[in-house]
Amino acid sequence: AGQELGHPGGAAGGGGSGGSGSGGAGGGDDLGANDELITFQDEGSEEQEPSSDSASAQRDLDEVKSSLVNESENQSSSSDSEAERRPQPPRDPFQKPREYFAEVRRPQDGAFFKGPPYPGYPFLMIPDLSSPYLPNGPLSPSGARTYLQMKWPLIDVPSSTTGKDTRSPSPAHLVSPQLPKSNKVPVVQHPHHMHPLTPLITYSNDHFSPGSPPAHLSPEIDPKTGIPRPPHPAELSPYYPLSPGAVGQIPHPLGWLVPQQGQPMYSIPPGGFRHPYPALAMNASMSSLVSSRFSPHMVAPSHHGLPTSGIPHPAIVSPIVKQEPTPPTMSPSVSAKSPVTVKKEEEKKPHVKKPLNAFMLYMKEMRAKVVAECTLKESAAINQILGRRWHSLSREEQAKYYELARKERQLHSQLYPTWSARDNYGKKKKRKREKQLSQPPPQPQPQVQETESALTSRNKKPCLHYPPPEKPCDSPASSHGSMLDSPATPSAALASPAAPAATHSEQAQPLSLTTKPEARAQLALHSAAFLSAKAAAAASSGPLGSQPPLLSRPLPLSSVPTALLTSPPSFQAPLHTHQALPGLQAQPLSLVTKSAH
DNA sequence: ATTCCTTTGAAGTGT
DNA sequence: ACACTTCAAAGGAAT
Repeated sequence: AGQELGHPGGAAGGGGSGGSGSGGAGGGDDLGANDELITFQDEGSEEQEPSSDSASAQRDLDEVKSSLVNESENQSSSSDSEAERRPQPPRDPFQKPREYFAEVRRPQDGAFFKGPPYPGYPFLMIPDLSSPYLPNGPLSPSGARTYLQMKWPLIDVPSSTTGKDTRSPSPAHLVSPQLPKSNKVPVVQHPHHMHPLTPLITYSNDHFSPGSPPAHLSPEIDPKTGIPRPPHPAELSPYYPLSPGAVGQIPHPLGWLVPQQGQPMYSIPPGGFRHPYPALAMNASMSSLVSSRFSPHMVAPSHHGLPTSGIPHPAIVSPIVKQEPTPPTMSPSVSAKSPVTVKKEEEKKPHVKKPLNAFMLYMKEMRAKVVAECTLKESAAINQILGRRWHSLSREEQAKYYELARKERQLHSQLYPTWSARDNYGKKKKRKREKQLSQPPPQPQPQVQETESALTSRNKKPCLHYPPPEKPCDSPASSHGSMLDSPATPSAALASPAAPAATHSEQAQPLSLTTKPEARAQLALHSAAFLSAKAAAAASSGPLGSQPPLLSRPLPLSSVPTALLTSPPSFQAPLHTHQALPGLQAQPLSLVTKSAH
């Protein structure tokens, strides 16, 4: 049952590790079959998949145990090897196992961005069937949620180096031979053939005809030639779907997440599919992405920048639907546009939501799991757990989400070139004000604050209460030392080739950890240890900083030597290294506040 | 029926 | 440049 929690393939490869056994296994069904695979390596003990009952049971036990165990203990216990490593200065303490691979891969790094660093990337679980962005999108809380292990076949195209990446989730056939390595994403070539993932990806929308192949998939799109499109923004990563050749075929990154209900994600209403974004000359893929996530009923107004076609971006929410009432005419901004559209726009300007950030994506993906594992239902509590888990994720793991988020932003920006976060300002009620005001801003004593925060606000359950339950959930693994999530780093590094930050990122990252008041309270105990650990980390990282960011980034499995993949033991060893930092569990990490920066 | 709560990150605003 | 705000998701709880 446990399957290879730790298995490299499973985690890193997302099972896709194709090359290796697991990958192969998963390969067949990789599409969704194994939930277990979804689990992150690091989390190993931490998250065992809920999927299997027996497994879950054990997991629970483990979790309980772990919960019982002190974090400190965890540190030591969990990571024997890592403990040893810890001392090793040379490497970034935070460096995770994967990083280990990173070194390996380093040589090739040129491909760094190209290769899909995260083969498993999309193990996204798609909780809700409907488009994520849709407010309506009912996500069936309970059972409905299934986690799909998505692979990132499209994106994955290994860059040159990686043929091995092979874990390639994507079946060979899927990949277009023609697309050698270019960043191009392998795409499904036959319209008729559903992408293997397709079924899984199915769209929840009833509106869409299930079977119909995506228009964009149509042959017309020549992988090589592709539909003439304007060059994608420089910022787009090479593997971004938009890439000329492959573009059309690549689904939105998040699109993969699309729900499982039976309908193919690509299916698009016959008429519905146009290139919504003329300006962008959106390629089929793009549109498909977009379409996939939207509920048919949503109509995008034609603005410039806004999708004219009927295919709404998930981000678009009709005001009506949306909770926040938006005055229909509210936006004077609407400039002259097509007459018809103008009216509609004015009447109801679509609410374009902000693209989800990495953490949000993570939350969406993991929430169900956490909920399943824990008895807690309150989102606030769940979110706390998720926040902790987030910190406990290895960089690579986080990197997946950062990259996803980055892509999401890119897509969003393309879809809504004119959209600005500012557009949504004021649409929600401002509430924090009071709270913030009430709370002394920066750094009140942690403990005090905790009390304060916990007690104040509405008597809401003090977070403190949550922890207990949560422990089971988060527990153990948390220790992966990955805590250093610095968003910046991964994202920056990954995201933009240009990403400057790479160097500083590492250092910064560790510091970057943010804490919330409550968290602080909880963490207070650990603070000392944490700080020390952190310091150590910083120290270690600093020197090493030389290679840092990139290395720190998630490694494409491809880069990883097959041997490692195949041999769990060896692979795992590195993994354990994560934990190297003893006090660094998620909580401890959280101790650091932004202000710290 | 709304708003709060909670999380992190991105992006906006203000100084 | 930096600090601070707002919003994104989610859903129970409080109002």
